[in-house]
Amino acid sequence: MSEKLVLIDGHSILNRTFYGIPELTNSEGLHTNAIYGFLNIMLKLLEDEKADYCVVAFDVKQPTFRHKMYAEYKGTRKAMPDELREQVPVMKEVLKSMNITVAELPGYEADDILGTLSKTGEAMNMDVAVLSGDRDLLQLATKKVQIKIPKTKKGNTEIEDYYENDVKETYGVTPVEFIDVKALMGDTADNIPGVAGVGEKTATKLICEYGSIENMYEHISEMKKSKMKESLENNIESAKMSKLLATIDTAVPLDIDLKNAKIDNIYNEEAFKILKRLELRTIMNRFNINDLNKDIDKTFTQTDDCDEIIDAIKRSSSPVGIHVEQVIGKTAISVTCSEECTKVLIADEVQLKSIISVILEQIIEFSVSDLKKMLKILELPDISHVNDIGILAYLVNPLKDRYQYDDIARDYLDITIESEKEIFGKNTYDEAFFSEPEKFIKMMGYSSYVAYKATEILKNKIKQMNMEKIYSDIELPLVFSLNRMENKGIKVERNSLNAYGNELEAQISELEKKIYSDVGEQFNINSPKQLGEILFEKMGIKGGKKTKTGYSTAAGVLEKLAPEYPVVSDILKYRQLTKLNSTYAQGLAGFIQPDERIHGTFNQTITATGRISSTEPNLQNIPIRMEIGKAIRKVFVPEDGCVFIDADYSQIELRILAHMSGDEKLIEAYKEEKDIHRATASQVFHVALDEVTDEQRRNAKAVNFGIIYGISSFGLSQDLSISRKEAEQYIEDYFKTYPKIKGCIDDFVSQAKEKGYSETMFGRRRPVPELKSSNYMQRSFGERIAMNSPIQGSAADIIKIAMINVDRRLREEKLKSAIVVQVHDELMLEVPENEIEQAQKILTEEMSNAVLLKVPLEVSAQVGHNWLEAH
DNA sequence: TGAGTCACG
DNA sequence: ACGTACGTGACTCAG
Repeated sequence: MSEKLVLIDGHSILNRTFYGIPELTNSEGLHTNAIYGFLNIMLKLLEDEKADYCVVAFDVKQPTFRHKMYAEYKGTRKAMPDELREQVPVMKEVLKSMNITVAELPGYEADDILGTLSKTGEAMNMDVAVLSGDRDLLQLATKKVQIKIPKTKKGNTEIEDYYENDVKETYGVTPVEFIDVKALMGDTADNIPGVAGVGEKTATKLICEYGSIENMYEHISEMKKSKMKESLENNIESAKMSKLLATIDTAVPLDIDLKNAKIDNIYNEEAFKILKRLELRTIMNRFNINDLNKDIDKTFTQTDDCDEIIDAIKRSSSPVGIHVEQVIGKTAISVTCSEECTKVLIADEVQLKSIISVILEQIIEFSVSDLKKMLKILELPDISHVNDIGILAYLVNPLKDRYQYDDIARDYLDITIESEKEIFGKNTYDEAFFSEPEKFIKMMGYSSYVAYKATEILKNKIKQMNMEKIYSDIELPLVFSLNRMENKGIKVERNSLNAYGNELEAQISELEKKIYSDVGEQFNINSPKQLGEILFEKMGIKGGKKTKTGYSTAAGVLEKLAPEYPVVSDILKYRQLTKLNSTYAQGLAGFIQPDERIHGTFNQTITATGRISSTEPNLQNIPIRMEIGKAIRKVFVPEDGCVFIDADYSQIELRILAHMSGDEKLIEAYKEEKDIHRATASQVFHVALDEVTDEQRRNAKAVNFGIIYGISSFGLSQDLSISRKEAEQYIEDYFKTYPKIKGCIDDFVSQAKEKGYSETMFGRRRPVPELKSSNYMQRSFGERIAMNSPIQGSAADIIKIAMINVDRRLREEKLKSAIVVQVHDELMLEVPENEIEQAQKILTEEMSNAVLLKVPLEVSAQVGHNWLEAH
């Protein structure tokens, strides 16, 4: 059987996938959609074709030899968008890493290279497949050379295959004749002039009859007189030149030996590393992870000798890497003290304690990959000689979605190691430990090794970035505070919650019946697809399409329809109730622990701006705005004999803007403790404070919010249901009133453009790669991010400082009161009744004084017997 | 798994 | 001529 050669037109396929696949970037903002699509097509093709050899050809950016012959050559191809351009070198890098031959030669088009190689391959008796989106390649088809053209049909990529006879069948001409057809009809994209007035139909007819342009001209005198004949006669030169241009050069002087293009070890270490950086997970799945890991071929030794570890720790000259896990009811600990020395111990209580006490008593600096997780396994006092490499890496770049040891190894050590998931699959630690203990040891070892190895690199980066204070004074102490908050948890009345759920369910089933009978049909109201069909097709409501998949049934759309169609209000009500039931009534119930409390997780390395986030469950989005939803808050209660004290900042973000901009009017308004939205309205609309109408105040409030979000006239007009013109006017008036605010947010944007990142008052950074995009939408988005991030981020910094200080003082003053939740600008304490006064004082003092701004930080605190009352 | 929707700041 | 307010997480449906 013949060997198989696959030839790929690099630019053509990249181009197709770039436009065919929605935008995709890695967390650094590098676009990856074309690469992703290319690799999918290529890898699938190589498998399907059982390819033995593969070459990918690229054009080199300059007029090619063929085109130079035509004197008037001008580039009429559209310039490649930046988002695609940046992918080309990366694509080549990926291919090279996969040992796939990349062919390019100055002066020649990819077509010519492919043509030459297809002839060479054929001459070597190979079966050849040429993949390209460009139909010009059809001229290369023979009995052994198949041209493959991907087509997108209903979102799926199908490939059309053409051998010589398929070309004849489809186009009515042979591949060789196809050149002449193209030459006659011309192609503006390829700068082939052709013959005026001759299109595809005529060209095909002529070539069918005469076989070639040359033969046609020999017999031109026999043609009947016509416009076409005249045109042919007038364009002899053009026709001949066109043929030269349209003919793919199959004799390019390539110094490629096809034998060297043998496919070998595509799925290797190097390629995997690059794909990891590109964050192309689905492609990475094609790799067999066990074949990789040549980078870090370490064997970690398991030991029973705890003294051996302690000795190594004492002797270590740099921060020790440590990792602990709970397994089979014991605590496994891995310690890395030097490049060569990583030891794993399945410790008993005595051993664990003796290791930890050495570290604590001798204040030995150490590093872990997830300190809060470690604190769940073994208690530590609040110390500062510990490092958390996850948090360090988050501060360096908060846009990543994970900061596990393998991610940090890839990003900062430039080594590829298996992730926890790749090592264990779906197995739990216990399962893995019994069946394959060596895997467990490996994971432990990697983790402490990376912590050891990455600490210095990351701390140096943080130092260079001037973020040492954020790290050591905010993020690191916060880990301990968050951990206490999680451990404390918040009490939930299970019975009340169930009663609430039952009440909701009763209302839901009633509404459901009503909706079905009104509509005259049973359907799934929760399915936007079905609901859209019922409303906009069956009932014929006008409201048009909005989403890719069908009709939009978002609340905003339905609310407009509700006055006219009563069913729609019922549907909205139904939505609200089912949301409350599934997410809150049922959802929260599943998180109540035997101690009657919910212990959620507060994540410190998730958000781009520096806020913390809350999961399992999310305690930061418990309803408050709508009346029915509020009731949920009543089931969050303090322990018997305790109360809640809840405090929140009033308009912290706008106050931060007042501070950062230094705008005198806004600062003055806050100093005088004015109703800020009223004051704004008074200034913007030039009316006395007490003459501001409700509408004016509402508008001013919307503008104030808009400023914080990164104002746009469109956004504001949507929010206020006014025209864009009017919104523009509001914004203009606003900036006239507060010129320094305008200056400040303009500055935020220009600084971010210059530096590539936004910065908070405390120096926390957020990269804004969107600002570099050539896409208007993307760039505008980047600008709004640049306006919002310093404000939202500074607010996040401030409440973090407040949390640490509140928490510290509560403990210093030996109170039993403790923080139970944080909701961005709100802190709630559970407080024994005899501590109310003192705790309230601490809470408001520490929140107000977390930082000294040019405006006061107003804090309002309330006492209550449930969360609703306290808020 | 992604899209749509909706809860919060 | 484009089409959006900033930041999150959970649930549901449908492929």
